[in-house]
Amino acid sequence: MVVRQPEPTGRVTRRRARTRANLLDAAFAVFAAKGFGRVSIEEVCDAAGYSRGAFYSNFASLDELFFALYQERADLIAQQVADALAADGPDLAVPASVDRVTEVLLLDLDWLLVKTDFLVHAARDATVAQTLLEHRTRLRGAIADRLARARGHTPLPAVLGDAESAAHAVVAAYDGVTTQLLLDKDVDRARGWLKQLLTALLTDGSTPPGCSE
Amino acid sequence: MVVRQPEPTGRVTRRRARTRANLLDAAFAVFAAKGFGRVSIEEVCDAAGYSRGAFYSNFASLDELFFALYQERADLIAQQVADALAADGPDLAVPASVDRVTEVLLLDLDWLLVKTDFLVHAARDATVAQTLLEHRTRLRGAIADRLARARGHTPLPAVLGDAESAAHAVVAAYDGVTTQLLLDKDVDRARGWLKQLLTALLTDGSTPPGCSE
DNA sequence: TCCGTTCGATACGTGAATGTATCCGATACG
DNA sequence: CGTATCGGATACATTCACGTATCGAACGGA
Repeated sequence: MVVRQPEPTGRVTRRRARTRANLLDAAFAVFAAKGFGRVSIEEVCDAAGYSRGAFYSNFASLDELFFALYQERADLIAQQVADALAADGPDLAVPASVDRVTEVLLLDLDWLLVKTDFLVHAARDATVAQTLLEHRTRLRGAIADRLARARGHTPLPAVLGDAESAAHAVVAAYDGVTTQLLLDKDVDRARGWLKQLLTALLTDGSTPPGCSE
Repeated sequence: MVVRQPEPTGRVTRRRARTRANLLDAAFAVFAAKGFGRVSIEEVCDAAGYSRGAFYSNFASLDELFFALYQERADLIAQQVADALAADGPDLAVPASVDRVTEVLLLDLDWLLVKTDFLVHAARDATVAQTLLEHRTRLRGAIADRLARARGHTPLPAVLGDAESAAHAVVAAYDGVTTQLLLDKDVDRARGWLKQLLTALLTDGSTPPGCSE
């Protein structure tokens, strides 16, 4: 009745890791195309070229796979962003960072689709929401650090308060632009809006945009 | 094979309208609680106190009901917002409007949940997306009008460009705050963020916040 | 009040997706 | 190279949701 749980001897592991990764990749594509709510376990297996047996051997449910998928990719992206932000020397101006991060973040429409699906999912499950919130906190931290470092060059507008609050605003701007992007699918326009928004938020109103490029 | 389509004589109409409305109301509650993707037709019927017969007599599919539901409520809210914006005389300052609209918009968490579900839905169906985009355009128009009218009192920061662009920014800010709200469920905090964001966006950086209240 | 229509309930058949139990081939290790 | 274990495929039973067809009751009009 209970599936035999293999003792964690870590014996064969290689094939297993491959198929697990394949399932996750296939699931990403299928989720992006049809939406989590409209995808069956079998569809994922077909897309990956496996049977349901392989699935149940690696995951207990679609929810579990979805969670793993999100966590994997979100970690990856958070790392990329943090790297991009930390990479520039401590004395690079804010607008340049804005450009760079904008490019990193808005590249993949598929990821945005899946991410939004996951948001909807998390909005109804406190545990999942917690994970997502932690991710966001981590990202916000990286942004706040970056803003604090640049404070000497480009002072933040007073309305936003400290760097932490400003980071909140940056994330909100990103999320807001994402929403529009999901509807019109115009990545270039979205990038433009985001850049404009961030410039408006982060530079003082008196500073003309693009002066420090 | 084909369900007999009643000629639009509009004969009995009264009972029908009631049950249709009841189904929509029940669906709203169920969708908010479980998410569109996890709801079956029967669940909606049970919640409304009808059998599936009633459902199929009024809608062809869950998608159709969802669409009708969204359109109904979105129209209502758009009207409310437009009214709230138009109600103040032409010479009221922007911050006051910000407060008012903020209160109207962020009240109902359930609506935000359903709305986000619908966004996800629309992101994968161009026809639905079109409808949603039109809604947003309408709302943005109302906001742009309001901003243009107030331009004399509170000039917009130059970075945002014209009133139309500023309206875009307002909508993005709203969407961004919404995302966070869906996760932490803290309406008051969200309202605070939104107010701060809008103030930062719409008033010049040199203008201290809250000065014209 | 009576009648024809319409609305919604019930019953039914169907297909799809699920989870489990079992089996066979692949794999790592001695 | 042999073997024990592991991973994935297959087959099965079951549950669930769907859509349709039919029936009875409520309703509106005369």
